[in-house]
Amino acid sequence: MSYVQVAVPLPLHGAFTYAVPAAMGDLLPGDEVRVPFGKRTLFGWVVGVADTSEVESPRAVLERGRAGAFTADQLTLYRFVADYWLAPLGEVIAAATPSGGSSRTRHVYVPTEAGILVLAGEDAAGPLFRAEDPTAAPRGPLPSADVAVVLREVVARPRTTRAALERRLHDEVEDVPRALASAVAHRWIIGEDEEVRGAQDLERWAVRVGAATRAEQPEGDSGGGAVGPRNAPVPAQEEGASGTPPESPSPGKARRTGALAAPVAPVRSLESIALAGLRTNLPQVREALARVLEGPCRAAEVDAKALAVLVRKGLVAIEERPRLEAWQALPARTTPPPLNADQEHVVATVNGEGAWLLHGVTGAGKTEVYLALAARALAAGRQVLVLVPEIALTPQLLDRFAARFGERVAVLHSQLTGAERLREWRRIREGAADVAVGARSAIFAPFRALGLVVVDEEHDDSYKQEEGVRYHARDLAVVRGRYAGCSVVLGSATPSLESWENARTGRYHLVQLLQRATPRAVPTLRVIDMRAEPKDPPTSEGKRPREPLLAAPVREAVAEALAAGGKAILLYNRRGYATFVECPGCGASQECPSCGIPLVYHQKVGRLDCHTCGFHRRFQPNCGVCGSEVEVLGRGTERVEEAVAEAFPGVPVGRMDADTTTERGAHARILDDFREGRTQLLVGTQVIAKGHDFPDVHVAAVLGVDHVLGMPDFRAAERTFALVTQLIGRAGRGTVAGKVFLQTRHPDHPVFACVNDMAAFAGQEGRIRRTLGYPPYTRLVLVRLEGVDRTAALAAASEIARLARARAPEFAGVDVLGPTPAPLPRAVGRWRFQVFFRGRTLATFRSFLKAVQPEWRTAPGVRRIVDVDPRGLA
DNA sequence: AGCACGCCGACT
DNA sequence: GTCGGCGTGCTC
Repeated sequence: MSYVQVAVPLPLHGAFTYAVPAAMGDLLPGDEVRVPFGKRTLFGWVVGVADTSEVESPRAVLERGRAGAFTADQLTLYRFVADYWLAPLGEVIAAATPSGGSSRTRHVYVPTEAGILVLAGEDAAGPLFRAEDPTAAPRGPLPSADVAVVLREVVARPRTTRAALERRLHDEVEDVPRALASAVAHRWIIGEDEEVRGAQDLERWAVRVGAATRAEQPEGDSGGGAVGPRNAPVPAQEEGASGTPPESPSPGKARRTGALAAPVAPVRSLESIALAGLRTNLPQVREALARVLEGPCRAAEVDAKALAVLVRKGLVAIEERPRLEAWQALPARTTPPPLNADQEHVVATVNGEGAWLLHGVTGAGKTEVYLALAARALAAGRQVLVLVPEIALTPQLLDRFAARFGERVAVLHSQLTGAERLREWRRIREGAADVAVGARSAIFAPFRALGLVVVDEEHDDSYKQEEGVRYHARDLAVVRGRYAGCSVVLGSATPSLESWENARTGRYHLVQLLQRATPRAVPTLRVIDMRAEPKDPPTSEGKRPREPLLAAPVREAVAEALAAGGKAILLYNRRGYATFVECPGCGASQECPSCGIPLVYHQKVGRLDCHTCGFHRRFQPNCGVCGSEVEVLGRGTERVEEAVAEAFPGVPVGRMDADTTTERGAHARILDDFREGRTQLLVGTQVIAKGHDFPDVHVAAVLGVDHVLGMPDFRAAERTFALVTQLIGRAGRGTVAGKVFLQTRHPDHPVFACVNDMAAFAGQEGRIRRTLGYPPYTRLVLVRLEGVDRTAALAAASEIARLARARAPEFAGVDVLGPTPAPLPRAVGRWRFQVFFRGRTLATFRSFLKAVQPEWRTAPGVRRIVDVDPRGLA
């Protein structure tokens, strides 16, 4: 008899033992299986195999699932994540495997007839929850208000998941899970497992009939041009040549619809087709034909009517092909430029196993170094993984890799659909792609023989997963590189203090690129004391004198830049128009009912929004309590945009923040407009400082640097340093020295004295961190307890702190801080308390955590979040 | 996370 | 006297 250890995607630590029926054959780690679990059946993953069982009478595996969902190497990585970030193994596997876990079912809720009837009675009875007229409603128990809301939502949108309900109803219903459970208990709704079918993810392509399409004719076979499978067995054929037309290419899984039955026409030129009697001179049709003759194109790219004509005439066929990103159609075209001496040195130094911190100033050519190292790894027959913070924000790096390595590049990021992600994953596993460029979760890409891992902008906080399994992709990259025995390169102009310290102590090797590849005049930095700036006079909307949004020197510099044909970047780290709304009559302020924080006024949409939970209500210009006209106070990017438009009339202004970038492609549009000069001023939040390189930026200003500096977080100075240093790297061009301004009320803050000097900043900030006992000199673990019931949440936090304090004396250098209310004491209707554990040496700290963790009990109604190496203190 | 088992208030 | 509330504990 053989047994398997199975990890299930539930918040349960450890794996469960099941017996393998003899008829099932061998199961191996990485195989997916269906197992009975309590009353349910679940998909899980085999993580171990044994001949004997510790468990008395294990239940049997029901069914095999997908074999080889992950390799033994990947499992090793998953185990590391589970162990280090204190997460259940099954949840790690679910998070690391594409399409949100390979248990291809999701739990959805559907209304029962009883549910629909009881709701109908509810509606008939009006808004009250007791029907006054006994004949009006079907008999039976009536739902409470919360249950009715949940029921109504499920009736309105059947097959909705628990997560979707929680997301949509948290404003309305205090305890969604409870209401849901109650509705289920009443059999008003039932839950069922729904098979999640991967979308087909095909798109329609127009292909000329009867000829090898040009894109499939290899051009020197350097990986060029290939749209779709490259092994189409179609010889290149001269136009208008032979009378024995080749088989139409039906590459791979492409299905042919449309002109399948059309006679295969000899290949003809556009002219000959016209001669042969396509009796149209409609320009759309000719244009469409010309387009298709150039090579296959997406059906959506040509006029639909014209295409239909061509299909009807049998000249063009429609094929469905797997959807590819546009860049994947790019040929590998760029040839490596010669590296300068510094770059050569780095490329020569980075070799073999280990981690290198590549500290390279903006414009020093880090990307060429990555490309050269990648080419070397590929030449050695190994694969390359490149992590970037967010692909939408830094398309340049992806473009450069795609241009150098063409279709060998896979892309992985969170905006992909499940099917897209699965496709890229498969290309990697099957070896069709041997370079992956991706965001955080790409660290789990199924490469078999990694030769290089690159983490670009390694200091970026988006590498830290902030929900579920809270891993850090940069730290995991170093681990994965060690397992693979390859080089890991962490690149940044402003390295994190953690990495800097690791380089100082020799855990990482430090390599530097401190000269720009193309020299540029050094930008000037001016710190402006806003306390000394003349105030704006009171206006109708702001009744008191206010600090100006733009200090006079900034305004002058921007005007000068515009006059010289240059551009300016204005950064303000607050969204919306006004950050709070207050009634001058009675003092009432508008707060989020779930979070208790001020609602932000968004003028464009006429709404008050909570930036924490998404609650919103319509903006009313008059106070709901006393009727006075409300005052909108504090400023955001919308207001900055307006002020800038007033100050520089006629100058086109772009704005980039979370509100203007919700649609796919919006990032690129706003950035392209600015790059190409259709806008000359760019206003935005921190996103505008990330990784973009624009020509002719003469002026860059942080209008409210104190918003970054004043965050309740020990890393506030580090974030400010990184932000300002990155901005300095982007200002100026050629001989025109850029001007950088910081508007602050704390001009003497020490961070401003060492901006652009990493070593100086690291020395100064390091001393502060060491004194205060903060990372990188200590390790932190944050445990946060959240509950609708404030007392219960606090009690749970106190209990965890008590248990930990009882054990802490056994472990040297470990202490326990808290409980304290979280910096955001209430969010999404839940009160939040937290406890910090701090350790001075990793090994002792780990054993302390292993000792206390099993003692934690889950209190009802209280959610526990464990965050190892938290990025923020919230 | 589910789901069952197990003790206290308002209804047939 | 039961139905049903939710507190506690287990799932191989």
